[in-house]
Amino acid sequence: MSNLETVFESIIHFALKDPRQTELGRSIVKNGIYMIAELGFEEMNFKKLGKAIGSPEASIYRYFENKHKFLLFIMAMYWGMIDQYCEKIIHSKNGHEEKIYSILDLLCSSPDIPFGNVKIPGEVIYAVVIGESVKTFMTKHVDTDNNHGAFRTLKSTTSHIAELLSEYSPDYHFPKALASTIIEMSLYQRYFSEHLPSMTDIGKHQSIVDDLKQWIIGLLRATRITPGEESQILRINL
Amino acid sequence: MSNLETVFESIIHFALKDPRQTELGRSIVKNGIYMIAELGFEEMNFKKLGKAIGSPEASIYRYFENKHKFLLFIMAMYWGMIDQYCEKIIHSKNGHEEKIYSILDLLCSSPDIPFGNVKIPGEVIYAVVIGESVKTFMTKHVDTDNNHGAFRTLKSTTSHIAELLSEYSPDYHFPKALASTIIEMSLYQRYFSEHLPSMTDIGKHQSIVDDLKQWIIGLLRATRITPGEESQILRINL
DNA sequence: TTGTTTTTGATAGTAATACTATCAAGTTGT
DNA sequence: ACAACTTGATAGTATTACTATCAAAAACAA
Repeated sequence: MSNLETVFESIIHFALKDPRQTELGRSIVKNGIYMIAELGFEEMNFKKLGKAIGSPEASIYRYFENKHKFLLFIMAMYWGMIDQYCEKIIHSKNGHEEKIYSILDLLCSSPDIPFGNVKIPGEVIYAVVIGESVKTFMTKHVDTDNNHGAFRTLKSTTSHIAELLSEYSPDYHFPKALASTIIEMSLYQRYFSEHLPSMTDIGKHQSIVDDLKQWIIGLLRATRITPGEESQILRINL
Repeated sequence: MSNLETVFESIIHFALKDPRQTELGRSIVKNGIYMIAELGFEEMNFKKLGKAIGSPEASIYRYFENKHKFLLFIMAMYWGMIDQYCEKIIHSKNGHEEKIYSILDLLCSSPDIPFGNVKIPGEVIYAVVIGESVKTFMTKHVDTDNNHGAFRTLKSTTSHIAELLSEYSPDYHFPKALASTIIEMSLYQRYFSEHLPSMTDIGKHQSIVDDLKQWIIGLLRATRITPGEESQILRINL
């Protein structure tokens, strides 16, 4: 896992100062993630966080320019780590289907993140990812954030999955759209299952994770239908 | 379209006072939507809106308790209108496939909204829906908002589409998940296409709308595969 | 028409948020 | 032992998201 080093290198510029290097920095990141998981992003702020870690607000601003960059940092770190696992899976000796299955396992689970000498529990960061990930890019300043590389790790994860889908179904026209759908929906359907259950069936047959996997695998079938098998609907109007 | 009346009845309690009844109310809603489309939800506020319509901030607060409820109102209105169109489609005499196709047309297009004696252009409200819809429910207070009926129209739209999918593919296990995916992804993929193009292939073969429809229709194929046709991948581990 | 109620405008004010600035004390490295 | 850097403590500012008050205007009712 020395490759995690490269992840940090590529995202560290979202911080003003490397938070892994100091007690305070690690405390900010770890407790910040916990606080967002608990209160949600809009109710969390640097003043509260300062109180929680026993440091003044101003000290936190020495590590992160603002709240939004803090979130960008965390999410870029998360997707960077996921992307590393993706690469590992892709470069393994397994067949395409095993690889796809491993990717699904990865997206539906939540590995811990080693951060300096502390560890951020998978469940905690996953809760943040589910509820706040979309807030990184659904803003009026997406484009500048994107130019600054904020979504590089998320996009890389998408590309890796899309490539795998392309190998699995070389004739499929929409591997990237399906890859981003799988990523986003593995989060959303879980969220729906908890807060707006009438918008999903996930978690109603089996456990959430098992339902999620089965549902996504079902979606993947769509990539593999040969032209002869096309259903009536395709002929309607396109 | 007198059924639009029922839509308003069911959402009007998100306002303190019916904004359709007065010049000021209509101006708030119309200009508010324009302003969110232009500046984004976080950069819009009632002070700016007041300035834009030549009324003091305080007057706007007489119609809407706060910014978030204003957004809830707009989105509930939008989905209410979409839901009306859905019902119309469902109760039509067409076959399932034609109905599904009409629904896709509906989700990928953007009808105008008649609001009192003014009209809100489809493209404007659609821009707001694409960028801000998720912000109505990705909050720490989803559950209370949900209890107050904030998402009734969105959930109803989902249910209608899910029912249609169930009729189309009676054996499919995840009609609701697929319905919510279609709804959310018809918005997201468009957004990606504009801001994070490496996360989608939509808009790269044909026009955005045509690609979107073709992609979604492809997803629907997956609901129709009989057990005998199941691909290898299903046998791996589930 | 007069009186009453409701709606708006104008203005002021408050608590909280998202920062920025300053300076002394402590800590680290040489 | 000195310089450089990091933190704590405190203070302050601009903006946001409201709330309160009161008078003018408009709507309506007798």
